[in-house]
Amino acid sequence: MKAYSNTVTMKEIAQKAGVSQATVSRVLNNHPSVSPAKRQRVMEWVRKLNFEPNYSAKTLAANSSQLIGVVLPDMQNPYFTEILYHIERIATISGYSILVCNSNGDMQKEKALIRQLKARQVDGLLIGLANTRSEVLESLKRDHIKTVVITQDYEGIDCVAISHTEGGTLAAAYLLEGDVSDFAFFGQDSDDKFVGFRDHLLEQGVSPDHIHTIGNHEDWYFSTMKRGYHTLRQFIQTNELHGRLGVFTVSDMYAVAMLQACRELGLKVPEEVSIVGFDNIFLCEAVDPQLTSIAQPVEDIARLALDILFRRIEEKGEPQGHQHIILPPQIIRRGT
Amino acid sequence: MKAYSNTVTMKEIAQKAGVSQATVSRVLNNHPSVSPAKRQRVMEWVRKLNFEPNYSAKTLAANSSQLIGVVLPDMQNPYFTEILYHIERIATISGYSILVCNSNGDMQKEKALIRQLKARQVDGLLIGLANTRSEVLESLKRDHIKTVVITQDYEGIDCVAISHTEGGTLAAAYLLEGDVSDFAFFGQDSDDKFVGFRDHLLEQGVSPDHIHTIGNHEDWYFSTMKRGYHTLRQFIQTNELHGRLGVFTVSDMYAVAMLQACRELGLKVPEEVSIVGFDNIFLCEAVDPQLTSIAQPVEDIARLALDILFRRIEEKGEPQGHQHIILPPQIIRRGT
DNA sequence: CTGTTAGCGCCTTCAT
DNA sequence: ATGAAGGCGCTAACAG
Repeated sequence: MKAYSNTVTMKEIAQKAGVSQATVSRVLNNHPSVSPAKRQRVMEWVRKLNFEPNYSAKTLAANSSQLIGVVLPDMQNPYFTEILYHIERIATISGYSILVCNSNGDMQKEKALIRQLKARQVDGLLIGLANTRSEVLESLKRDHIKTVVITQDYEGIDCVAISHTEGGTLAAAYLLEGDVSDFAFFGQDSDDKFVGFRDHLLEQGVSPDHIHTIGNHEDWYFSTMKRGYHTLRQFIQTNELHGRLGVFTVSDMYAVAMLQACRELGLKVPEEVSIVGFDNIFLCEAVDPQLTSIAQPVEDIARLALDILFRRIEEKGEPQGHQHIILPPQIIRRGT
Repeated sequence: MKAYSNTVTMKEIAQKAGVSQATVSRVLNNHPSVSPAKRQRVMEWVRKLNFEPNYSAKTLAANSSQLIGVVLPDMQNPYFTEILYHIERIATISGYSILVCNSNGDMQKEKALIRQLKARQVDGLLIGLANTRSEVLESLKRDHIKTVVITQDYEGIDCVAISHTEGGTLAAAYLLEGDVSDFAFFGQDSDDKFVGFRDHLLEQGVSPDHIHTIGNHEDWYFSTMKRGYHTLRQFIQTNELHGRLGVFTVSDMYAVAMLQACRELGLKVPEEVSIVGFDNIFLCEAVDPQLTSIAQPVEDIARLALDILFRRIEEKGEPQGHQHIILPPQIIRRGT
């Protein structure tokens, strides 16, 4: 059931060049111990026949695939596609290809994907975990898959992420500067962003009564911007506000939704409502007024995560200790 | 040099279950001719040992990888990541994984990626070609790689795309409705969008002097929004305009750049400048005023392209004829 | 229904 | 420096 295709193999090259297959292999893998003459002869035929080594065979024989699995929790959020852009770029430069999967924030799917990826013999995994404290981590360790988690900090596994708590603190401080009297966090209250946000406000003497949570759903994560409008309207209608409202959202996608909601509700931004997003995706600069946001250094995250992963891959045996790189977030002040 | 990992093989399962390896293979591939008893026994051990078949070996032996290569020309443009989202989703459902690459619009890179992907034994390729009439098509055919091109229509290869010419016509018609006197296309004048745009304007009696081209660079494609501002400013400063200006851009990314440029230049949209984008990415709804755009049915494109590709993969031998699916674009009227 | 056998294309000792 | 040979894990005839 062989597909029709001009599959040139090392064997053929070997015959044409009048050497053994082993020599061809050596040439292709830049082994030093090959005479220049033969090397030349082999390379000629490689070019002539347009030979390309079969990765499956290579993977099988060498037990290394030069493949990185990438699992993202939300491919509809530009934040993750921005990070994906960098991952692809860096991986390609380093001679790896990437298998991309979307877990859609579903933990079952996440686990299935990881097994799948393992079966595909990936050398390593880059994963943006969906839930905090995902049980996925267990299977990851059980299966001895070299993995770096991006986006979040977890015990017992290599991670590269920003401090979400600090991000929350930055947002709180920003809103406080702007003389905001009521504070709302759009997202889950279990989120570290909220912890940092709330704690800082509390520390600065804000009454707990003035700190609210909106859009606190299990599936808050996903980019249904429409929901922003309804959520905000409902919030405003049911809460007694004391002055300027400050909204901090888990993601820029929701911040933009808030912006639209304000427009529709006739609320002036930033005069009546101040908004701080998270991730600092390109969208922030495209809207009017431009969105203030907590920036994640996506390029650094991608680079550092891959650096660690590549090192793990080269390293033999079980990994020694874990790396936890927690980058500082940065607030980008714009018009909201 | 075997990496430390609990690699369970079919051989082990066979031993434990007291059957031959072939039987294990049959069970795993749902071959009908296996006694229920043995099947049961095998599956038990598969579960118990957490067995996962090795795809490299499978690929090598069966000459089928269940892998689709995806080559995108610009992973920074949301249009392509939106399409990627659907490709990933549909491919996964169908039991395929995707290898994602960014050609960055570079034809040399494009060719290299395709070779790479072929070496990786992909069953098929989905590719958004960078240049019109890319010589890439030649190597594609020479190498007998099953390929579907998205985004553009080419001779001699399966394609799924919208009619860019028609898109240009729609844009022209829209601007004409709005009593625009000067027309500018932001992009390359070799683009079919421009052809449709210009021809329709000409047909409707617009003087060629009133049809302009801006941002006509070889690398216009790439999302450097900054450039929009300078380009527009320069255009406005150097051209005598007769009334309302209508701008049609090759991509929404540039349309948004135009929007920003207008803001900075104090030009009112849509009163003084009317803008029509292309692709209808989510961004169009996020900006204010919301952007009028020519919509591409990304989900349909992804689905149809994969449908064709899967059919080609199942089909033996050389492909018979080519499918050219040209979908109609649609104008989404919004505030510009 | 089931086991045996022969590869798939490449890497890697082991001799020479 | 080079070739022969065994094996990576799985599939797919071929016998029975």
